[in-house]
Amino acid sequence: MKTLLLVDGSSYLYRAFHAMPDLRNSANEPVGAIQGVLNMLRRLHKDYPSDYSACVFDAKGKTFRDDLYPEYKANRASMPDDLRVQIEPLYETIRAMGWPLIIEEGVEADDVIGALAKQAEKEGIRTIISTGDKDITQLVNENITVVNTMRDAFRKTDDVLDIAGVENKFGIPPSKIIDYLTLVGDSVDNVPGVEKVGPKTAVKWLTEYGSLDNIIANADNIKGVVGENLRKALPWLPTARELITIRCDIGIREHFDELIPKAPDKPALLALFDHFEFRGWKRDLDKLPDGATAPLIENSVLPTVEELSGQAGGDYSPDTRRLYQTILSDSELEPWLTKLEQAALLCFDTETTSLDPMQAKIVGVSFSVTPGEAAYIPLTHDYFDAPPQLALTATLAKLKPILENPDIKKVGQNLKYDMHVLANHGITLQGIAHDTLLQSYVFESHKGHGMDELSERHLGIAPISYESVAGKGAKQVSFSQVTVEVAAEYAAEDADITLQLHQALYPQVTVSDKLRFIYEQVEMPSMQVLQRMERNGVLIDSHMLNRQSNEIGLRLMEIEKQAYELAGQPFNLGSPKQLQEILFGKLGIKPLKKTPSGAPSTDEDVLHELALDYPLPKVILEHRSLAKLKSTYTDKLPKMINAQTGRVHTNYNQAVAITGRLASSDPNLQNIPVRTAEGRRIREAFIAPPGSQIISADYSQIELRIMAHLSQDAGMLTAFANNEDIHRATAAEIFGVDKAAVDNEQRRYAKVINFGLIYGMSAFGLAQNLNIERGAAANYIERYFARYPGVKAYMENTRALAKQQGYVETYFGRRLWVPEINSANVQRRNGAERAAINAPMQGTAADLIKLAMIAVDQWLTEQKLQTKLIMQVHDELVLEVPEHELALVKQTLPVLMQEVATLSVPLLAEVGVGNNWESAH
DNA sequence: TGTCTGGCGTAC
DNA sequence: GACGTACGCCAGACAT
Repeated sequence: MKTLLLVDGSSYLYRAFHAMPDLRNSANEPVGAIQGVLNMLRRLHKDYPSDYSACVFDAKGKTFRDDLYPEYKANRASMPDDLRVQIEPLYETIRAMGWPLIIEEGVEADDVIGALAKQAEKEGIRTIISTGDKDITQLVNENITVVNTMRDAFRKTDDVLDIAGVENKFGIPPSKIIDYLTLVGDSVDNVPGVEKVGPKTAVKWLTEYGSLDNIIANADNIKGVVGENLRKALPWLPTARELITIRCDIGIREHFDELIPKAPDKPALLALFDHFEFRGWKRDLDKLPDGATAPLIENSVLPTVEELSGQAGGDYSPDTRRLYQTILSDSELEPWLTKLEQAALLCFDTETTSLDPMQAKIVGVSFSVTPGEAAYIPLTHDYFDAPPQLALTATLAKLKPILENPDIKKVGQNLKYDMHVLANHGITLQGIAHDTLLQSYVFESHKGHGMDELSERHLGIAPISYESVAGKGAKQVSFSQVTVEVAAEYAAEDADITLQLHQALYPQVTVSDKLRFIYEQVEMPSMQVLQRMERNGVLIDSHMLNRQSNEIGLRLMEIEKQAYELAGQPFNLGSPKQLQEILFGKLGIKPLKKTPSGAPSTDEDVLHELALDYPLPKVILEHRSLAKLKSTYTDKLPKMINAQTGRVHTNYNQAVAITGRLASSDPNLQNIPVRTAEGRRIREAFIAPPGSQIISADYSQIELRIMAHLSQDAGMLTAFANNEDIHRATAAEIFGVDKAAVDNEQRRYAKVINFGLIYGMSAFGLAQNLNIERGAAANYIERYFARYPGVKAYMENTRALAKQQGYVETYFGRRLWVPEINSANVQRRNGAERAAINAPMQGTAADLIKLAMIAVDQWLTEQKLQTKLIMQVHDELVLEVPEHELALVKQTLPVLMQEVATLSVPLLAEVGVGNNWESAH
């Protein structure tokens, strides 16, 4: 039986555009989507050899569905320019590859695919349809199969939707898919279904009543809100069904002989690849003899790292072999130990009992030293009939010399976590060379960095998800409960994929010296400092916090009583919704502003304003601030103390903030209150052990100093060079008075303006913040820019640069992408402009303090000091210092911080010492 | 009972 | 709509 392969090009085009990095050639033309689609076609060609094939795209313009329903796809944003310009070149390339290309006016790609598949069936041809769109499963039958290509690189059985596959996935046979989709609706295409009916309800009904027609006939018998919703939807459902049904009856010109793939047009392809700068593919092409009729793509040879580093990036060809071994005996382990000892680069991954890095114990370890090949060593799987496994202690003892050998270089994904896990077993990981999480973060900080996501984006491979092996939420089990067979496939793949990600990503980081610096000199060393900081932990006086919790609890009860009296009824003070009803309903107060969703706001600003005229808002404000302190801090922090160490170990996430900042979580130690006296009491519970003190050092005005440096504004530079009070200096400038004559109010204004500018604040925002007229605010900004023209020019330049190249840079060259800078949506674009202005300052500050942390950590190690770094709060480092080292650290720490880089303005670090964090300020 | 979202508030 | 970057709490809606 002959085979026809049909590809829904449009579906993959969108997917590729959003999934691929924003790749551009030297002419700055976007080529990422082109590469993504071609990559997919290459793989399809290889995985599904076929006699006939076609790549089908939606035509421009309206289809019969738009006539049927004007709202069809109305929610869809117009096509981004960056995507639109890739379409014609993509068509051209597909034709040059010899693929038949079909674009039919007035219908959608789905309809063309449906018609061709049905026609093929009549002629005794089997059809495979490749698409990311679930609607098309309605076509599935004995001769028509759907495959989802993003996931099929290895596990064809998983994602091949034949009749059984569809039943498996949706819970109903393909013949009922149309009915199913009609009920559920399709939010992507803006086709509503029945409100509140999701997959579960739809399957239930279809199983019970057999068909949509029968459900409609029985609509009166269905109870509850969903039944009501169904009856409301009755007039609509026929239209929905028509929209969802793929039209297989349209006339298609193509004859099957025209769908036999032709030989690639080598010169045309060469020219195109040359233009796109797909160097890897160009090389593949060079290997083809002229006029070759061989399929374009064979298994390509894995490029060396040297080859890769010369490429524009992104066209690493993944190795899709899966030579995975499960190691259950010493005789299987020994050869691998030898392999690991001799490896140029060893990739490993740990599977553990917990997400908490300080608690996690090893369940198994996986290794890979060659792409496509990996081993999993299960160690402590403990479900009831688990196979006998190698002994944990003895095996780790054999691995320890390898993992602690600084000459055996290691790569992993988020090695900071694995370092903790190994440390939990007494192993100090050394030879840390690479981390794919950090590579991705340096390359594209604004995108996701999860391994699965990276694999799809850079390798075109969808790995087995953690969720699919261990479940999620309440159903999640410890990894030790996962069967060894399943765990081995998952874990070995992780090590394999991570190694391949390194091969795909590292060359992209090192094409630029600046990015290489950020990766090698900032992020990789920071990771290890952060690991030590997390492990050091912070000592918390839990008794003190418990006492505070009790106190606050009592006061909250009093406040609640007052509030109930003022409201005339009890209500939940913690519920903005109930509060809205009381204030703006029952008490008849006029709302001042709305939340983004349109509800009347009860935020702090509003309540302050209302407190001038009414008693209740003031009570609510006090309740809010106390409830916040209690729930988030005084109740929570004592619970986060690690039972073994007696200390709190935060997690510093190094790859989430798009500007390069760190983010602290579990618990977040970077938002401990400081502004109010009440809040600062919490910092008194951050203590040093007996014989030690807390030292805190923070950079003074770091972002404004960076603004002075980046803008080279003469006035700013002078002010900092003379070590002036910058807000006072600014006030003197904009109010036209002598510095000595600046009053507190003027200085406060200047401070708000200085900070506002860093964040790209508008006159509106400034007016709101200072509670002044908008005109007055605009006036201040105008005067500011007149006095600091360099700052003005810098901001304009930054905006322009962001628009032109899609990213801005920090002083050290960290790349900060602002993808929405050219968005058609005004709000998004404005937001991106503000982000672009802020990013170099916030990001440079982040770079500086990371370098400072590395310098401090190195100094402490070299001097063999017992002083420990324990916290970083963006512009502040907190250390725990034994008393005999106090004088030395107090003197050296600020110097290390100040001399970490030489800008046009001096950096200033201010130090404080105390028994606790509060008194160290 | 679990999961997700909106509203809000803490830090720098 | 209007000030950038984060994390996280609670309530409420909805699905299981």
